[in-house]
Amino acid sequence: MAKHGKISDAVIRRLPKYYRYLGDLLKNGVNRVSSNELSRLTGFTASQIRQDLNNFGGFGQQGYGYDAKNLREEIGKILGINKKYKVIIVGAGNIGQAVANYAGFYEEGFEVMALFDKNPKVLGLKIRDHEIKDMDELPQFIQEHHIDMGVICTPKEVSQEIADILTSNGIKAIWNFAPTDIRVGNDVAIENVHMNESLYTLAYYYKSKQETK
Amino acid sequence: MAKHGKISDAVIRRLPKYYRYLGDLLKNGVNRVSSNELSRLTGFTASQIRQDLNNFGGFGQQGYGYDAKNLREEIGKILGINKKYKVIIVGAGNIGQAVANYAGFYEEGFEVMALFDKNPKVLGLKIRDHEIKDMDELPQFIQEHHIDMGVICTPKEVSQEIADILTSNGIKAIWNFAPTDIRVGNDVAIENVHMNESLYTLAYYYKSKQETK
DNA sequence: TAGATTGTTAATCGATTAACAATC
DNA sequence: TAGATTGTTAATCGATTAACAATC
Repeated sequence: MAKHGKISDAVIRRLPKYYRYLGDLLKNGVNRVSSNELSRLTGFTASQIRQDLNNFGGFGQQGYGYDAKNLREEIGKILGINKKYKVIIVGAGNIGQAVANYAGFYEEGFEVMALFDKNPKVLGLKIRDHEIKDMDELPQFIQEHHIDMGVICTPKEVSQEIADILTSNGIKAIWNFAPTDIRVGNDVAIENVHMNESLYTLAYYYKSKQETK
Repeated sequence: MAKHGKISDAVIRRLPKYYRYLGDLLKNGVNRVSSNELSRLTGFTASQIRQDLNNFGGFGQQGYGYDAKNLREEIGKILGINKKYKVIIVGAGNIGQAVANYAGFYEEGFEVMALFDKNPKVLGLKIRDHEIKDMDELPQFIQEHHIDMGVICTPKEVSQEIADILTSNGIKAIWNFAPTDIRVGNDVAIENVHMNESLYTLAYYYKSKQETK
């Protein structure tokens, strides 16, 4: 496998889409796929797909195409979703509970270990077998259970503060749902989700289409 | 204002970020901002910010910078979030309820009119003053209330089918949280959120950082 | 073998950055 | 006015697409 140097973010963000469509194909009993067929499914050009994949090595075979199962596994390995991750969720409101209940999450090895909140009313409530714990227990829990990833579902006012607690106790990956840009050190992976921005973008395209009628 | 031709998606997706940071500045009593200061906040280059804004007209003043309040309003207009939108949510599970309860949503003029589900157990339950209605009532409700936007929070198996119902009753904007790519006609704006893909991307960067240690 | 389709290089396109004249 | 900072053009950079030789 070609040892990949600096891969652009755009490439990385296309990989999960390949992964998903390959899963769909396998579910439909399709074992073999060409870049052309993947192009039809994903909407990316066949050329781009081959370029993307060849950043990580030659997974295909000339004259044949790609083995769907093998390609999916390889992409899974590249993305790092062939491993188990121990996850905690901070903020057990609507979004926190939605994440905790989301099944697709578990299927790919992301294991929710606990939820945390500071609202006494929800402490002790159970979400999918997980008792909601008090925020005070956060540092100890992270260290004892070797947590890999923290999901921040708190109000934006405290999100950075929570992130600091998570990282100072050794967490190296943060999935942030608060509508802010959380800042972390260079050794920590951060994904700011920003549903707001997604909605505003939708509003823009909606408006554009209305205007061109 | 320069009548904007074809603006790239990348530009559009930066606008909400400007909008948000301008709001923060105003809240802190800052009325004036330079592209340089916006660069510091957003992480984009000052040059890029000026380019982006000048796609839509000259909102600044040489030697001074931008009036934060005015610029924010102009970006709001460009995005189309200066209007009210009537929204329905289809699928009243965790994600649907989270969206319905999300306050930031209301503040910018997106008004949730109703939630729909087909699970008899949740019918009649109230989420933020909205009774959960039966899916059967969907077409009539959309037409009677002139709904602008539909949020799809159903399982992926039925998401496309729901989208078809929405669009055939006149909805022109769909915000999709099911982990699929919903296909719609050219007159409909669609935003596929894909939290899965966001998570996988995070896994990739987490893994990369671990490896370079 | 002939046909198909990848892997990979080269060409193109578009987006970002740099530079600076305009001007407040 | 002098200083600051935009608006805008030109240069650069990177990403996408096209093309085709390699090869299964």
